[in-house]
Amino acid sequence: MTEASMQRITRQRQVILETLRNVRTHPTADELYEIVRKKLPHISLGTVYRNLDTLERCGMALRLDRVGNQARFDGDTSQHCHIRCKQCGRVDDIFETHAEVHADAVVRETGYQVTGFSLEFEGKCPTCKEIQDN
Amino acid sequence: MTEASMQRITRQRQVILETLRNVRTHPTADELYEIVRKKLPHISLGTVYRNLDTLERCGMALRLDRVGNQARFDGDTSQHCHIRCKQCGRVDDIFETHAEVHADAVVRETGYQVTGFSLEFEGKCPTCKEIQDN
DNA sequence: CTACTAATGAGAACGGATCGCAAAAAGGAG
DNA sequence: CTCCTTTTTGCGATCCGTTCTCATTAGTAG
Repeated sequence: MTEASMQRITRQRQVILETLRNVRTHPTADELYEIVRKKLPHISLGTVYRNLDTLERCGMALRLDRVGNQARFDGDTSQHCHIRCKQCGRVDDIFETHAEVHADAVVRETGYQVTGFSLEFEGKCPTCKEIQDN
Repeated sequence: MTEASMQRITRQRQVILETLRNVRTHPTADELYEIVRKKLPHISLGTVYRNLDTLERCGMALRLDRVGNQARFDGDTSQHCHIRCKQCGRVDDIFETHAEVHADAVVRETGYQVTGFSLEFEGKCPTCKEIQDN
């Protein structure tokens, strides 16, 4: 399902997608809800969740599954990976390729039909690093 | 904290660790609870959760955080990665190295202090593949 | 316009995980 | 062994992110 083939383009859906695309913080559903509420004060959290699901199924958003205990979302569906701060939960993008992955060899080892992989780095973000150093 | 330095070695803790080590399915907390209950019928789910936390903090078990919507646990703490079936949630081990990751380059790009990474493959397991083919 | 269907808002419900607390167990000292 | 201290357990309550229900509203085709 693509943007054009989505059944209805409601104001809520539009604002949610725009907001997600204009933010670089990989927000959780409720963080996004707080931002969207500034434009649509009467929107409900359930609508945000539903639209994030829809957008994900349409390939227009990514769910960063269980980065911590809450799902985070990414409006940038281009190929890139993430680094997460173990201390504050912040998630940043990594666009350069710092790994070569050989999926074909995984097929041979496991017998799975391999459809993809995710590479996620973890560490301490610049901010948390500085706080601890002082 | 290591096995020896753990404050108390209770029967519950012992059985939980043994069970986790003897199983190759990367069980969820409640799956492990069901297995452990066969030996200790009066154990509570809370105790399983608490001990999994303790074992993780001692470096004797791993919490597979991003695998589906429920945490799974692995008693094998040696370096390896996982492949998850998108259809049934099954998780298998991958011991061969099928990727070269350059963490130092990530440090330069992000400014993070990188402490690790996780590489997870996803696809369709042999069983689900066969079911769908028939 | 009308008719039909999808989407929304509000709140209830669900489920995994955690917490509080009294009772039990583990371990040390004597 | 007993006594004492500290940790752990079992149980139930609670938390909180997410999903569901359902009456109402909005989008779209004709």
